[in-house]
Amino acid sequence: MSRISALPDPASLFDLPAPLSARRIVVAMSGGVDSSVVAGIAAQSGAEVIGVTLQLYDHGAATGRKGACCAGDDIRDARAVADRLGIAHYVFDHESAFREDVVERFADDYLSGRTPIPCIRCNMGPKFTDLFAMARELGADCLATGHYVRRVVGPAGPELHRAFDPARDQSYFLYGTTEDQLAFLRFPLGGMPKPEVRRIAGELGLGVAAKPDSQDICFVPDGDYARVVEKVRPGGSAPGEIVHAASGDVLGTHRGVIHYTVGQRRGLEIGGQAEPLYVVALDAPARRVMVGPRAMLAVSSATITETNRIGPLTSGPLTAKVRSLAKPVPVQLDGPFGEGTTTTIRFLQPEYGVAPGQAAVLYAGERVVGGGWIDETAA
RNA sequence: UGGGGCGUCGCCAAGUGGUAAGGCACCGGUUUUUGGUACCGGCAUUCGCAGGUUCGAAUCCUGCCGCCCCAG
Repeated sequence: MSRISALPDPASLFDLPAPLSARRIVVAMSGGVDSSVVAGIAAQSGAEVIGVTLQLYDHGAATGRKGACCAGDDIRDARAVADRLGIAHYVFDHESAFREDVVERFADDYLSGRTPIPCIRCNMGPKFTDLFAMARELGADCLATGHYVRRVVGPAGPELHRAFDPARDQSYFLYGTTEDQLAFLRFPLGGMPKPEVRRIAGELGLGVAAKPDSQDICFVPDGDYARVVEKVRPGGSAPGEIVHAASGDVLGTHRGVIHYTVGQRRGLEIGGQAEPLYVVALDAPARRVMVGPRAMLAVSSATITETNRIGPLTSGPLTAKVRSLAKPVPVQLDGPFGEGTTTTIRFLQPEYGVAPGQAAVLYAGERVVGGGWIDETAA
């Protein structure tokens, strides 16, 4: 195997005390390009490397799918990479835990009129909590993953920062990382642009070099998430009325609240309007989808629960991201923050399309200060 | 079966003789490790039907069909 060219010093990438030859690195391998490259870099660092892969869901459903991870072909891909790199590799069956912690919760959230974000649950549970414990048991000095996020050691300890490549930044999905976890975690790709990662994969001769990025929800086979909800909780959703939130007029019939999310415009199939109508609220008990013009989506504050804080709160300005693709917007914090407390964030400018069930992630500049689940919003 | 009104894309709707606006919805694409959003593009050879007038009609005329309102 050839040496990787033009690569930063592995010792700094993994931030471990010298000599690396005395260290043991566990790499979380999903079967994708990113974590494979992490394994490759680790393998050349001189440290002992153990690859660990979680099997999260059913083989059959995942075989042959593009953009999946952690099942079926991906397990084989991870194994092939480990073989090529000459590192140990373990696969742990995590299907039942994943089903309970992530999939069932996902379905229940939709049924209650919320819009879940399973990738964060997965990171908080199987990916970090469970893998974390395994890595400890394996006597590792750190757990390395392929996430695009930076770990920066500051005066008060390790901090979580956005990725160097803003287009790849995954910090939104990792706000739930605890300080204990962060002390042990390493993210060697956080400072690299994606093309560089693929280049390295190619140099290492990894078969996954050109594998498509994972996207969408990994356990939803074809983008039809509602079908998964139906499968997990049969008969849980029923049709109901689409009601105009301002006038109270019944405008039509919907297919079940699980098909809608606050801020959604398409799929309502309500024509004859002067302006687009958006879902402004979901009333699951009454099975009603409330709609209104875009102005009704404006939100001035949100209550967020189960907050996690990473590092100290700063006195400087804070921004919050309320969707993975949203730009962080200026906010003020009103209440305690961290240790699972509930707090309120106030938007300095109205924010649109804030959906209960999504995460609000707080930033101080590039640093992730923490976040929580959006529970309620106020106009 | 007296009077009045209306019938233009799935919905709303402009257009009253010169060769079918626009909005909503829908579809496609772009963006994107959640759902969505946003942006870009597509979307009536045809105007309830049948005749007629005209160089030319969704626009004028006649008949028919359908719907709505008022009604003695």
